[in-house]
Amino acid sequence: MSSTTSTDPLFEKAYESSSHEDGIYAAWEDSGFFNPDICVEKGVCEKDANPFSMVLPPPNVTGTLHMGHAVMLAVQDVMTRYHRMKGDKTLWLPGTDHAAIATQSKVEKILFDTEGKTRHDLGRVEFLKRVQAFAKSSRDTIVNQSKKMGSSLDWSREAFTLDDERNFAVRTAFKRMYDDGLIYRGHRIVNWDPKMQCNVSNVEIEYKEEQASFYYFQYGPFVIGTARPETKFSDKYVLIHPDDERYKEYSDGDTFTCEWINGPITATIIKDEAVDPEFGSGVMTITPWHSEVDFHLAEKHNLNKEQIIDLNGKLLPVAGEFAGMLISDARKKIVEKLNKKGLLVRIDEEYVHNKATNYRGGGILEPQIREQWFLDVNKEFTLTRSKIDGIASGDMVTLKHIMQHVVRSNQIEIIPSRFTKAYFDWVDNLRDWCLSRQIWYGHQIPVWYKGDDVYCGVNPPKEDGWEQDPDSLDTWFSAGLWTFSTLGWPNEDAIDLQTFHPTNVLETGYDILTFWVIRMVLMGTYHMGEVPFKTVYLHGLVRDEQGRKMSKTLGNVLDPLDMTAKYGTDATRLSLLIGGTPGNDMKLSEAKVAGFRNFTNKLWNISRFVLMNIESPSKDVDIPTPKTLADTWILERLHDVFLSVTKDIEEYRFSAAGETLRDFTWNDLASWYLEIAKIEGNKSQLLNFVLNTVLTLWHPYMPFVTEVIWQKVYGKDEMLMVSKWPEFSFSQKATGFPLLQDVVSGIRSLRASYGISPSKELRVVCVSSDHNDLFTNNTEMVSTLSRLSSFDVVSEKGNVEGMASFVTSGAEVFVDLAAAVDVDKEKTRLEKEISSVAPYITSLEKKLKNEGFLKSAPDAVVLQEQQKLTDAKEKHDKLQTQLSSLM
RNA sequence: GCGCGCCUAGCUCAGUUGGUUAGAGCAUCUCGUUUACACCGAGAGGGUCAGGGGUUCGAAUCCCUUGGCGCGCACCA
Repeated sequence: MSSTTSTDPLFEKAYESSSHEDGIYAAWEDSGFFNPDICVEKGVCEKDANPFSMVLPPPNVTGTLHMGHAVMLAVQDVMTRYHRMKGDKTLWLPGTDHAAIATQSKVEKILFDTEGKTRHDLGRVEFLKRVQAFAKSSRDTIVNQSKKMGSSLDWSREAFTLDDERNFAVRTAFKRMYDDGLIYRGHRIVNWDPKMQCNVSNVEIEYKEEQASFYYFQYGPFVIGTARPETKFSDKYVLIHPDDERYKEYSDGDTFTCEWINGPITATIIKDEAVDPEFGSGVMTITPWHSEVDFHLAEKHNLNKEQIIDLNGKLLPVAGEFAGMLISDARKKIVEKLNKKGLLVRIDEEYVHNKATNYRGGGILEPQIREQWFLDVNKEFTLTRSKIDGIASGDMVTLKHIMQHVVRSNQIEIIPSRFTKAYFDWVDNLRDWCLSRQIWYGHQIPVWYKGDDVYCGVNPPKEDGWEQDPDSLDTWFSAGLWTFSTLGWPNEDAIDLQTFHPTNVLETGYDILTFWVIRMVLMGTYHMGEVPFKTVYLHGLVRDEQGRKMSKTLGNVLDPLDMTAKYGTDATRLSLLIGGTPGNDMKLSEAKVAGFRNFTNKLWNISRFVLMNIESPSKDVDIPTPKTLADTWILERLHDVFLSVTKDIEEYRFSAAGETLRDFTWNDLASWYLEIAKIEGNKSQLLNFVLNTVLTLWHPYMPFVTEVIWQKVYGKDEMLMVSKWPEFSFSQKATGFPLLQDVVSGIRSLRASYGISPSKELRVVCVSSDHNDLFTNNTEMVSTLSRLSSFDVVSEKGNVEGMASFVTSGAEVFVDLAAAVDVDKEKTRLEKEISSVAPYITSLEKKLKNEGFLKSAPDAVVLQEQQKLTDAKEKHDKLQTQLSSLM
């Protein structure tokens, strides 16, 4: 446990995340600085500062947060905190999504499991109350979890896709699109879920592979193949490819009569190229009411359409004796009957096909023709007001065209760029969007009927006698408005809307590109006349150690809250931010989180040590003038790190920025510089400056531990979260420092390979002609770090007999291992060194003799290679000399 | 069927427009003087960059190809 001595400025020897995090988050919240207005008011950012805005992809109110949410929160919080510290007017806007079907089906399940009731038992009003209560409690959980992750979201602007403001936005949006003639009502084939009693859009289908029987039946002169005999009752069209030689005797339009399931039937032959002669028997019958492809074929050839299956998945009277049966029950019996009639030719049991299911709830989807509301994406209309480059106000456009245009013209950039292709694949093939859903939970369609009259309006018609359409809207309709419905729209004058729209970045998982991102582009460009965001950053999915999706049934779920409780939020965030690249899935293990917990503690202890060596810490300390080579070196490194971290964050390379920082913090700062500081002493100002800068750079990644340290040092009134991102310049170079590092490492390595105790002090002779001053000036540093009794710097090697040696660029180092030196071992060691340098020299020489290289390579590269060769040769010669002296 | 991605150290992954003898973390092995830290320190071993071909002075990186894995879309009578 922690020790508490008065000399420890931070009291605890090990950082204990759980005792700090809640208090720190509360302090952030109380400060109000998550809200950009307060930042302006309190002078944290300028009134006319650049805005930086981002909406949080609203989690569904169906449950709790998982690792996918955690990675999203971590990445977005890094951006938000970085921009806030940079002085931008920064808004990260939270909210939740009512997730219509998902939430309703979840509550229906709970209702049925606990009370054995259906929603119809409760009725619409009572049922919706239950859903709302569920959504409310789910929302509370989500908010608390988001806070636990340290998310600096502006809770004062929190929105819900189904609250009053968003409902008003939805009605307004629907009305505008209706008036533009883009929303229409019509009979189309939809994906009907008999279980949910609702249709779903194409993107909501989840295909599941299934092995099933594929039946071949005699159908007049033909053999037809089908996996679905139960739909075949009224099939009376036979389709054949026009070029199929096997059936060339038949012509388009020919009819014949044959025996079928419930007696004789008259069928018509249709020739169409849609038929694949290779599949099955090359002959097919069609069922326009229950197949999208068949529906379009029927439309094309103007064929009759007849419903066979009702909305509950039961057969209709057309099925005769099978009427009223469920599909699953009827199928076998129908096959049996056809078999008895001698019409069953054979059954292929190995048939594998994709079964369409509802990805929310898993019901098996049955295509049905229904009257629904659609959004026409191919219809031309006049875009009244446009701020989009390349599309002027008043231009005739289609929604699809705008969606293609804004990405093609780079007004929206997708990161990683390969997803641009997925975007176009989807947009180019976009079909009309079915907007209506036959569920209760959601935005009710703002359309009213009276007799044959239809009224669409933001508000109900004033007169009596109108009845509202009972259907609700696809949840993605309201989600599509999210970037602007959360900023005050449809009030065009809303200050938030004018300040923060378009948003800068939309950060989300790549799996949501087609569902949501595309809908926001559609809605944003149409309603706002501008892109909803300038950049789309897509992160990968979080998987388990074996690369499997995390799921409750597999029991491989890592709960972010378990991780934060055990290892701290900072460690959890780091494990999600470092070690992956955008758009690629990452495997997460508990060991990885634990590793970053260790780093969190390292930073904590670095700070503890540094603070013991600062006289009176100041948060505003200026960059000091370096007094030693090491000082120059650490400032040079710090400056490089600051530049590259800043650039990496700006360019969305979050992992790279984190790795650079970790490498600097652990290796350069802790392992080298702090050890030197112990020797050189008297570095108050420099250590103060380095500590401040390091804590600041780390803050977006590890907000808690950095803030805890900051406030312990500078008081509760100071807040790192709103301190300024570093801005300093440093142009000095610590040229010789890496050479000193090489010498120290070389001595340590020799010591280890000879098994000499670290406590044994050694005598070293350093032969250098060019770097005498460097070594002389740093004798104490080298001696202490390598544990030497003497470090003699000479330009000519004297008597070094019996000493082990190594070569580094610029110096030959001889280490007196006293009696420990084993001549044979030393020879072997040097020979091994030589044998690794020799082929290197050969390859460099070959390269430098190659005329093609000399002619084509840039001068800088050639010079670089020449230098390498010179160095390698020098090293080789010295090693050779050392070796021969042992002979 | 079309498209996309991946294959780099035992494991998890970096490697930006081609230009150090290909890197990191974890794991492994050896040794632990030094009170910031054993959630630590020092050192070490470990890779034909999936296979084959090509372009180039030069390829982990670009092109073609084969194989394995994953994903998306389409088909699914």
